[in-house]
Amino acid sequence: METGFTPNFFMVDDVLVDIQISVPTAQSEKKCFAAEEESEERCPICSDRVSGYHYGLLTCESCKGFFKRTVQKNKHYVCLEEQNCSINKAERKRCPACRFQKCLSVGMKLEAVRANRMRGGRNKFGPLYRKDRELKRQKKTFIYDNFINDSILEPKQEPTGQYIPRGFSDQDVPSLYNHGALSFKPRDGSSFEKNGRHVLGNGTPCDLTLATHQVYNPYMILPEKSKQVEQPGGSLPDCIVGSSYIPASTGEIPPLVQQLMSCEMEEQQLRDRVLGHLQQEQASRGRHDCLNTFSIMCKMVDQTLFCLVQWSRGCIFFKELQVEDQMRLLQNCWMELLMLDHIYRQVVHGKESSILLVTGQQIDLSVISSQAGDTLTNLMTRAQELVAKFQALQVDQHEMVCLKFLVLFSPDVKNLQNSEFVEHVQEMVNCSLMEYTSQQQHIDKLGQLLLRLTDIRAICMQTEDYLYLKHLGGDLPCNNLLIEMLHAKQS
DNA sequence: CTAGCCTTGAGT
DNA sequence: ACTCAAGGCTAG
Ligand SMILES: [Zn+2]
Ligand SMILES: [Zn+2]
Repeated sequence: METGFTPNFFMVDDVLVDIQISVPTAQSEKKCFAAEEESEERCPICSDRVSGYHYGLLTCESCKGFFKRTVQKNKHYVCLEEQNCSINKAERKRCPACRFQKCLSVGMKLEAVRANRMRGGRNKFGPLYRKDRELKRQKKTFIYDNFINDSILEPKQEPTGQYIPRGFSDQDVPSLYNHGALSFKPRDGSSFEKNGRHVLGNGTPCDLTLATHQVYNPYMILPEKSKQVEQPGGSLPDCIVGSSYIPASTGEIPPLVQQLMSCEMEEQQLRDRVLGHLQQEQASRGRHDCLNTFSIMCKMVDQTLFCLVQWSRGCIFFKELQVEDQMRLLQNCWMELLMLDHIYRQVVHGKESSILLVTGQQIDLSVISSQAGDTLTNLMTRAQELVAKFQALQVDQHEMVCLKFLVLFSPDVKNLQNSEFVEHVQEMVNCSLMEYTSQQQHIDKLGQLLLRLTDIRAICMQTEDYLYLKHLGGDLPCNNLLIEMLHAKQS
């Protein structure tokens, strides 16, 4: 194989494609036709030539290496711009932060990077690669047939819209100016999200305030009593107040699952604690010193984290661990635990158009997407997609609790003093969950649930990076557990 | 740090 | 024995 000619050919071709509008000259037509035989698909991250399947999908060699280095060494990058840097062959070196975000967005699998660093062999993605190849072959012949049959191809949408495209339009930004509170436009083009006053602006009355008198507020509802949630299918009359839940299984509940369930904190208790703390803080602040929405949300997360730590300390098995191991495990999975709780809260909430906060407040999704920045909106959308999947699975609280324990007892965490015990607990929980789910009608509910865990992990990683960036920008309230946890992951 | 090339090794 | 995605190595 000639090594000197081919790369140069692609280089030249790239430049032509990038800079010039393709005018179908006889020469370029010839090239296209010739290229069709090679049928080289492009790297979804940087558009370089693919070198095979890497970590879940077809990518180029450089993005493969980049993803490996990043995950193996647990690197965290920070974008110096607006987290929307374009990634292509020429610019991919410029911003590793955006490059890694793109890697995750297009679906590169964190779990395909081996913790043991074992070389060679095959992993569990073998079948996925085979299926993907099959799919591409079918698609190709489909396109080919269409081309032969009617030689006029409508410029239709890609049917493979599984992933959210990275480049969001900035259509939502102008709507911020109509809010009245923002009378200026940042001339440096910096986004509101970066400034930390992104959601509602600094001068707006606190829409999330917990003061007794509610200021004008188009969307916020503060329910004193929890609302009954009606489910169209009538299958989930779950109540967010108490411990009432309808098990998805009709049979026996495995003893271990029952024990795990008994460790759970009442949603009511959690809400009262977080809400109480926020109200107390607001009261000490005075009437005219309102925090912006983003800061309130941060404090809400912070307080939920406190409760999470407290929950873990009372958890069976976990409380037997040494404090060092407890810390390492929690530092590893806190975001995933928060996300699991959040997702289950939405499953119970059962409304597609709004989310239910830990405080019992509801926020309309349209409000979020119109007032939050792209990154946050994107994360929220993906979380909602997960909610839908969990709903479709008819997940119940027993299963969610098991998932929390599976995430918490992760033997892959580095420097554990008692990793055997951790692994053992994880196996036991896994067995109990298997037993529990096997009593149900779903074909492979356990498999489906575990698949969602990897989705959650990916979202959480992006959320952590997002929050860390906000922290570096000075946009998070100081001196709290949230920041401590964010720091713990930077190694 | 990057990215091209090299070595491994389970699955087939 | 072959495949081909993992990890490793090392100029630039
Ligand atoms: Zn690439
Ligand atoms: Zn960037």
